[in-house]
Amino acid sequence: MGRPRTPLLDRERITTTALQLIDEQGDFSVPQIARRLGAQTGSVYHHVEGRDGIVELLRERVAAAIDPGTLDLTPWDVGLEAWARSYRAAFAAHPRAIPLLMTSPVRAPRVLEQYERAVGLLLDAGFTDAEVMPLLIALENLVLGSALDLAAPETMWELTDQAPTPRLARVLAAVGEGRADRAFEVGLAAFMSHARALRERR
Amino acid sequence: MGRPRTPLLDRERITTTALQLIDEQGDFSVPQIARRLGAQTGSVYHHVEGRDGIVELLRERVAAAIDPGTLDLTPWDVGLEAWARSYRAAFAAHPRAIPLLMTSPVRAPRVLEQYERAVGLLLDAGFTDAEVMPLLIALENLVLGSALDLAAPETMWELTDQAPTPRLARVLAAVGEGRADRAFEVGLAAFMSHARALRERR
DNA sequence: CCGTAAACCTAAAGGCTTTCGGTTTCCGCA
DNA sequence: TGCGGAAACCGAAAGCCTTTAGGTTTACGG
Repeated sequence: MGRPRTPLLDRERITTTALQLIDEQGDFSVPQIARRLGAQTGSVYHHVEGRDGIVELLRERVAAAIDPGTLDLTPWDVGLEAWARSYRAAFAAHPRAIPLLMTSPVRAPRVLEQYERAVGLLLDAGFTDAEVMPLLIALENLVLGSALDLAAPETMWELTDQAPTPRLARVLAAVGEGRADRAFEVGLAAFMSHARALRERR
Repeated sequence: MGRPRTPLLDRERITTTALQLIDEQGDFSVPQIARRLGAQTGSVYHHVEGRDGIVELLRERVAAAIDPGTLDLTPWDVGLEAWARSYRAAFAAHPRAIPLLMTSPVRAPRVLEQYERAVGLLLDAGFTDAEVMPLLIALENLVLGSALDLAAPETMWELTDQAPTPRLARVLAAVGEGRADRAFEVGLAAFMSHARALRERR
């Protein structure tokens, strides 16, 4: 015992292990991480600000997959739409982590910078100061809401025989696989055309 | 000890107490509920299917506030929009419960019936079988996504000095209070006009 | 070469979820 | 009216979790 010759733990490995655990079993705990890395539970706390600190690291890790380059695309609506897709894809890569990350939005400097650029995109496109934030938050709601849907099992819409729902069953059969993706496309199309219309109007 | 002359616990009181605790402190635990009701922890398990069972009761309790009468309004788009507002208001009444309830959508028979009627609304309005479900899920995403926003503190957008975000700060100041409500209105308006356009097109 | 800081361990407190057997009360049925 | 089973609660305990605190060994800069 004592300090090992080669370190067992660091923030990077802790984050990776937590994400592995979440992908496998939908949740993680500090003792589980410690066991996988061959250390004792308490040692993890030397590298991380408690369990919540690990969740914050996960938020940053997942959000790092959002491609900032999308915001450089022109015209503005192409860039914004691509950014929204990339945003959602980052969360979709780890569906079981979504409930953990959803509780509070990502506010890491890295992500904040992207919001700054998204704001610039909309301002340069001609939207007013008062319009930009509601638009961006609405887009965020859309992305996060549909990401939440990804975390729900497909069987969630399994209909019990308690309540007769013939028409619901019919349209469910009609939509087939990829419900979540199709719903996101609908929501995104709605948002984009609304935003374009709003801009035309001035 | 033994069975008390007047019952201390029942599902109703357990649910109410859990919701009180959540409104006060953002979370609940079984021992806390037991203490408030003057019983022992273990006794709660005679009335409820574990902690998850209590969460499910909370889901039903909150969802019960969704007004099914909105779906009777005509024309179809007025009814659908009113339903979405009522849906969101039900969650907004207990913002701190939202992270707990979000994990999986409400699928109680009571709510399933409303979805059945919403499906009927859209079918009668002329939408095709394949269109209805993506529309409804997109609307659900919108409602839940913006409900999630309600759970986040206003200070969440507090800008650190680490990253310079001048334009973000400007549009944030421009939007003032009620960000979340305004964003929901934007998203809902976008959805409704997209749905109307989709219907006109046929 | 030495002292300080870093990395880990051991231990423990205190909370939570859940289960199980025991005790008292209630209620339907004979 | 009497009684037996079901209902409602208690007490206790197992096993998990988060977090803190102090002790031990290794690394590294001056």
